Amino acid sequence: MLEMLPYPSGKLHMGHVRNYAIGDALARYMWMRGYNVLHPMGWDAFGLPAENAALKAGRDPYEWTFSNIAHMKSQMQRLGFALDWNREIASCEPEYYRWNQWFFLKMFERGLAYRKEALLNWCPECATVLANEQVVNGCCWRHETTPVEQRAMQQWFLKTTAYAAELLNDIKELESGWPERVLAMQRNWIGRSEGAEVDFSLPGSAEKIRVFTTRIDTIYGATCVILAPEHPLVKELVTGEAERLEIKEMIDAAARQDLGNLEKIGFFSGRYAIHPFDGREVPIWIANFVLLGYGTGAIMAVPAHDERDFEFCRAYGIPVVPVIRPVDGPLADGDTMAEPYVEYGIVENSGEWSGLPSAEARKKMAAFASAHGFGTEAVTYRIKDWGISRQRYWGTPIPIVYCPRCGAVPVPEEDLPVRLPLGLKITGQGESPLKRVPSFMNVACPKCGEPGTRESDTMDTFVDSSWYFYRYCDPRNDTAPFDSAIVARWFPIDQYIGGITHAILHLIYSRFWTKVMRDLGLITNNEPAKNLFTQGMVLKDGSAMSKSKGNVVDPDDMVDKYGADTCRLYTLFAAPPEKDMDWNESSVEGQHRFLTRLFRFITCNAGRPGDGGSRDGDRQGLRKLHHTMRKITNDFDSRWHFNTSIAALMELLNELYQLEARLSTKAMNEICNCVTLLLAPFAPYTAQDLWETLGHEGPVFRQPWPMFDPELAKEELAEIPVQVNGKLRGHIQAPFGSSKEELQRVVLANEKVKPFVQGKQIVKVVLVPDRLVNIVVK
RNA sequence: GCCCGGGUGGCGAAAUAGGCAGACGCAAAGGACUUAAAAUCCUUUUCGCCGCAAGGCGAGUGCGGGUUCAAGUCCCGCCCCGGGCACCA
Repeated sequence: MLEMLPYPSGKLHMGHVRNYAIGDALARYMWMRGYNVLHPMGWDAFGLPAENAALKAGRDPYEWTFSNIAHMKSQMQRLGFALDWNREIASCEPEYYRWNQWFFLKMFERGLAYRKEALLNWCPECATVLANEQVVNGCCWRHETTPVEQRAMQQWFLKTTAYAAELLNDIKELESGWPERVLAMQRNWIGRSEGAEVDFSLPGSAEKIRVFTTRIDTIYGATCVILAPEHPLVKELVTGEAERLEIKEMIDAAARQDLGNLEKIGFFSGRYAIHPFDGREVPIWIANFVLLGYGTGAIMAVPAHDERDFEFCRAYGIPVVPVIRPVDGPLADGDTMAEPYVEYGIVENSGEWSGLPSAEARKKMAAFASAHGFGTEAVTYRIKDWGISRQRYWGTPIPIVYCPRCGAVPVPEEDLPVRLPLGLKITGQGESPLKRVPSFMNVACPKCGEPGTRESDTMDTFVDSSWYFYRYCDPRNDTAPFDSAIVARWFPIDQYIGGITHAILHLIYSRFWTKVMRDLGLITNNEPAKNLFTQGMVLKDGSAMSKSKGNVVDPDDMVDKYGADTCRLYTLFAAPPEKDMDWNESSVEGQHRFLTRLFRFITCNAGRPGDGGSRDGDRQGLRKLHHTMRKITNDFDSRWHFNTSIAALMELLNELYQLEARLSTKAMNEICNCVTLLLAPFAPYTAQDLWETLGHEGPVFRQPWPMFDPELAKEELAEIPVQVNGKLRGHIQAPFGSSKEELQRVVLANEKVKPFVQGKQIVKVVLVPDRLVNIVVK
């Protein structure tokens, strides 16, 4: 049982409470069912807010983080979450992050960690680089109104693209246990696209322009080749100073604006490329809508059959040449067509391929290109390598030393961890804070011993959370990240629970890390978690709770006012766990009322002397009890709709108050015991208290889960609704398994039903055994 | 634009395999207890119509069609809301 570990921001919020209340109910239920449950907790303790606190309040990030951890831990304990604190980890401790560094070195050895200069997203507000995943609508994910800028920097990358195909294919393994929504988002993020790469050669040069296309069948309609402004060849093709400025402006403008509705602009480079199929010379353009980061950073423009190319070419007067016609129609006229024809069809005006259907032409033309050495079938992914460098202090130092002679040298394993120096003054200026710590920076090259300098950037905190759950299995290991044999016993995670917000970032990095660890021979599982559950958000007045909106409900206040059990019960009752829920305080009081009512019932009736019961009352009480046990067990075993489980307990209690005087001592005791056990996963404090009141000892959640007896849960008579022409007209009671003839006789004799049937012809009698009778009359 | 969710009383919701729509809770109204209040308990509460009343009749799950003895649930076509992706060649 694993819930996503929190960032120690200071206080728990209601989203945490909900997440952990769900997980805790399940963990307790599984214990009671006799499973050996590992239910750990830790802290995603590196990150920007610690530095911001240092900046704003002068707090030391280390001290700030650990005082937050202490507070949040006490909150969790107060809420009564049954967590194994012996396995607690905090990612900012060297005992933990040294293994981040160790993994980095392993990836470096295998070429999975590399350094390159790249244009990266720079948030002026954070003064740091952002991962693509952290850019929302062209703005920073933390400063949603701050546009991201482009800067070229030397950055460390992890080669997630090396696992792109596997990350996509293995989604199959997750289909039964992960929400379809999350898988869809991941598929989309990985973005596999099948097509071909084709070279357009440059006259009088060895250079070629390689383009990626999914529609090689349209290649005879290519009327120009377009390069992304950042494309390396642009520097060679464009020599004029004015043009170069224009390109620079294009890049900056693209970075400033929302990419979606950027106007397509471009210009002719003055050069031509040779069409590989028909040898035509086509002009080379440079345009802002071609992305360097996707495919080859260059395209062939086929305006007749692509919407973007059409828009661009029409705007710049580049010819439109249709080469695909609909299966049942003629070829369009390029000069007059108002929109491109983007469907598949029949290839025309394309030399020997004319007459072929698109699908066939795609394969054959790619094979031809391949055979003649100017192209190949190709698969492109949208997912990019993971840039992990952050110009930040409060993160894992990247274990690299730069030596003037040897270059980037990995720190030897035995020298790990590269410790983060403590007691630093944070200024919030752009460069990495570590640069200003000479005792950290200056170090001998591990290879040649000459003076070198350390890498001053730290790792993205998503690194910390990519593998933390493995560490829970063996949290104090100081010779390896964990013992593989111990991990093999527990993994994969049976149930992971967390917010939908992590559907791509954390969950895709974790999957990547798992695959890398598997290839390192550390683990045997292919995926980190068999089952994933994403709980809904906790809202207040229809929007997410946030300090800026001033609508935050503090769990501490709730616990002070109503107690932990009420707080937990409410988060489980207000909505099914996967749905967003709106916080409603008066509804919280309802849960409190229920708990007091239940408490009163049991304390008043526990060990009640005498035997005032009746056979009938006992039977009715036990029937309702077993019915409730069946309902709740069922909810736990299938879809976790604890709102209905709690409603069932309420129903039971309502009925018990009706039956109170008619229950024997024996039945009453059994009922009180079982109700207490049924309550235990949701409201552990109250349940424990009641358990002791009932004269028992020891933890209530170490008791076996009360299993229902199907016979006892059964009603004696079935209450069967009777319809006439599909409209409800009455009810009858009949023994279970009554025959059609019997039922029909009873139904037709029924006073309520008679008037609707009399004088009419019975066409048909529909009978669902024990459930419904419908008489069709004319 | 594409891909996911979702739309049921005044509100949160329930109806798990096509079979009694609105369980359970909140809020509201009335009543009991109380000097009073709180707490607690009881009653009413989808809408419209008929009835002094017990009760009865009709409509009703975003809209329009369809399948079926029977549709909140299945099919077709729309509308609205939320989320994700969005020049991905």
